[in-house]
Amino acid sequence: MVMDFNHKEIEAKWQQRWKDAGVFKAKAEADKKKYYVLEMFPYPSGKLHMGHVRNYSIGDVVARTRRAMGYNVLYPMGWDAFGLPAENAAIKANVHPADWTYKNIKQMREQLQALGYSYDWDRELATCHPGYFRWEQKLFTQMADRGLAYRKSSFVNWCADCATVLANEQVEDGRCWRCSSEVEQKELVQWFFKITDYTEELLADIEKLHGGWPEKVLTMQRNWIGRSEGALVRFPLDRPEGDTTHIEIFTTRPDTLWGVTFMSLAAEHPLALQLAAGTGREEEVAAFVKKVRNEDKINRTSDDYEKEGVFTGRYVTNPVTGKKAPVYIANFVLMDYGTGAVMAVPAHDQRDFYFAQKYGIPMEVVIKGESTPDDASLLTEAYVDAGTMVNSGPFTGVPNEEGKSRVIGYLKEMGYGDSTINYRLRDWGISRQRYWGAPIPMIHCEKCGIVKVPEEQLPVTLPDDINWADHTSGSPLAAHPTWKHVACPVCGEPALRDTDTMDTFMESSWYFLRYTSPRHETGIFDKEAANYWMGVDQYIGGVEHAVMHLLYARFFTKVLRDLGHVDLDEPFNRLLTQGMVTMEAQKCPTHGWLFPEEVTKDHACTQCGAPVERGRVEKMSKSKKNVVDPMKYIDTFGADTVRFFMLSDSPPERDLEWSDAGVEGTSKFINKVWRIATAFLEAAPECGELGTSEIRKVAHRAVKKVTEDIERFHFNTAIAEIRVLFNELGTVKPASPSEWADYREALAMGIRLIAPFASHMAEELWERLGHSELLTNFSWPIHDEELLKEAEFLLVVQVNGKVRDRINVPADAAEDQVKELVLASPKIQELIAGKTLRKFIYIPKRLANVVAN
RNA sequence: GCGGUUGUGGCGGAAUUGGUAGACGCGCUAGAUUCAGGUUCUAGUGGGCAUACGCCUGUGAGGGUUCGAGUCCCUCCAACCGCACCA
Repeated sequence: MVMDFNHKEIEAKWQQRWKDAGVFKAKAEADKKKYYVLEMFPYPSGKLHMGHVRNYSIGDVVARTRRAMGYNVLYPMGWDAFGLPAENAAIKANVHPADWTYKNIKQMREQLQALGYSYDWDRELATCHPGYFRWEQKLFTQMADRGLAYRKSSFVNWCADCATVLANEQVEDGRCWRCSSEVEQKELVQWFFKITDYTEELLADIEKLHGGWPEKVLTMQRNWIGRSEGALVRFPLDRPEGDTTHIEIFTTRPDTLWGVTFMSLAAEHPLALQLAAGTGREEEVAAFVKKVRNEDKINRTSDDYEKEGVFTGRYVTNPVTGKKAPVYIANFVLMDYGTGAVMAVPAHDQRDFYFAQKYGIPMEVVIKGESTPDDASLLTEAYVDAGTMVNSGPFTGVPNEEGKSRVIGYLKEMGYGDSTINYRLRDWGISRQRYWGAPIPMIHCEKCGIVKVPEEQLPVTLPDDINWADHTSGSPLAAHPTWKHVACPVCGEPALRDTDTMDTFMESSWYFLRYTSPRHETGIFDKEAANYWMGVDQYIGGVEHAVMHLLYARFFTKVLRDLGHVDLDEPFNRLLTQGMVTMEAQKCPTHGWLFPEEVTKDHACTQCGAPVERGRVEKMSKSKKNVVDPMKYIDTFGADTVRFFMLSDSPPERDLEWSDAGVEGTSKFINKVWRIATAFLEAAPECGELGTSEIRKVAHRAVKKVTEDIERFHFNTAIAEIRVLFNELGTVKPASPSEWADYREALAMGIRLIAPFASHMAEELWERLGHSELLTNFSWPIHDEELLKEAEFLLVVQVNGKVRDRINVPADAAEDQVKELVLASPKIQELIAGKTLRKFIYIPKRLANVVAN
């Protein structure tokens, strides 16, 4: 009797068997070609969502297929376990962040295991474990030794009530997300990583990633680094400020130097307050500077931010013209780009144009396009395009593009300035006034200064006894009564630990290397293992990490290389950014956004019966309630069905719309495969010698197509081909022992092809087909090209480019013979009757086009 | 504003190099099975015209190259994503 596929029993059975057999354990074997598949590891929120399921289902297909193709596969999983949610849970529910995190890890591990992914669980790691962050602390000290980690003062979002730094995304409308008090910009001394030492290499090596990474991500990285070539120009001050005699500016438009009519400084510029001293404008300038500095970044970068400024009462001299230009403080000038000072050319820069209009500053045209007026007062906007330099001393008449480099040469010669390259990329501030992170392994001693924690004292672990009820005293580590007090490792006198923890982006910047030797005890990771397994052959994750995580991981890889830990320039050879899982959001006029289960089949609200408004199809999110719980579907339909569906509807890099109908359809197909296979086993037909019946050809074609499609990540078309094969297996009626042998081969091939997608069912059917060895250990099927050769092929015949006929042609027919057959076709004869044959185009095995008029 | 991606049936999508547009699936229609619903099976399903063999038309819009264009080139439109006072 043919039974429906019992997913619960069969999935549990094979998960246990795989575990017992240890089939997914990775071992470095020099004689085998390695393949490292990695998904971006999750934050252990405690609950798997559909985005995870999609991400890992893609990776598992890659891992299983590569294993079957004979590669030595490393496919690990772990937890990005430090971070704010654990600390928030601690404050809210008075649970220790570690307890909360480990409980979540346990839950999520169980969920992942229920999905049957082929991870090597022996390599699992959690970044909050001292065995992990110990090496991160060691690395930090090594970076500090090399000057790659240093302290400097910078402006940060600061909440005075909570006494802590806030990330930009934790500032809402200029207020603290937690206590709603106003956020200030505060200057604070923090640890930084000198990522800017690697700017050029990070930029140049992007070229190595073409083809392997999505262009979009490479562009984002390039833009983030933001290289721009230009000039530094020194403008003499009207009178010196201490040792400062000049103000230095950065410009990409040295060709407009003759059109400078004023200068703008950032409010944070070191000279901003000093300049006004003694000019009678001190108060106005001080008030403006204070106002700008206290504005939060979100406000400052909003669209309608009004350009404002204040005159300092001081002047600089334009070195090339000798003209005086007033110095302003302007709110749109950024201290962290260039030198924080800008030469203003209102005729050729839109911002300067607005500013000059507002404050009645003169303008001067120095670049002329075809219809640029001579008189700047006739301009309605800045002219920013190419043109000819005018009123520019020795450069008048020079095309401005050529002028850029010639002016720089002139500046050098005269000693006014130099060429330079400026970057947008800033050093990476990593200090966090948080508890749930890796402590910065540094000690502040009054006598010895800043001293690193000696290696034998690592790891510096977190104290457990934190008073979570009191979160107003700021950093939990700073507030802890004893933890920070320690003897200076150099002089032995009382000293203080650094009470900041490291940015959690650090853990994800090297975890892929630790996976290669996750329990290594004598160093950050085993160099030999890292050299064997790295780089990651296929990395898979969300595009939201396109800049930060991937840039930091690339940076760390280069640092680790330079510290001698690994021989590697780039960590990820290939990157796939998978699309989001989306779903229609639904809203009730009175009850707001509704979960899918709060909506009836007729699109009415279950609470009030009102018709729901259909929202956009967008990323599943708790706020829009357009979410479904993967575990619910796994319980109902099984892991095979959910995973199969995740891959069957859309190519992986595109968004996938979740659909209950789609999952049900997939479930029907899984059951169909089960029925076809069990019906065959039930019938137990006599199988003779293999023949050449049609079903064999279909199967071998499927093997070819599925193999190619998986290789290019077109899982949806691979699945379509698998369906074609099983549709055929469901209809053919073998009539002889030879045909049954063909059928049996085709069925076995189908099971092997479906194994990466519906792994549990495939194993079960494989066993029932009489194999004692695990399907997981079998190699990938290979098609026989001979079988795909046909005696005849169907030739499409066009007349003047339009399809008019299809005729059968012997496979070995030469062009002349084909032409004869085509012209002999009654249909074609009729269509070209009375016309002259102009041309005969033949694309072998595909198409013939008769051109006649 | 700058940069990128994507536009193909009612819907998700296919078409690897310029060569039969719509594979595969969802949905829908009809029929078979079933007491009924579901399941399963069979057939059909871009639009228009035609009783029919067929014919015309069709890949966001418009132009071009070519024997032949979803695919290449030019112009435009729309949606989405990223960055954005970067001097």
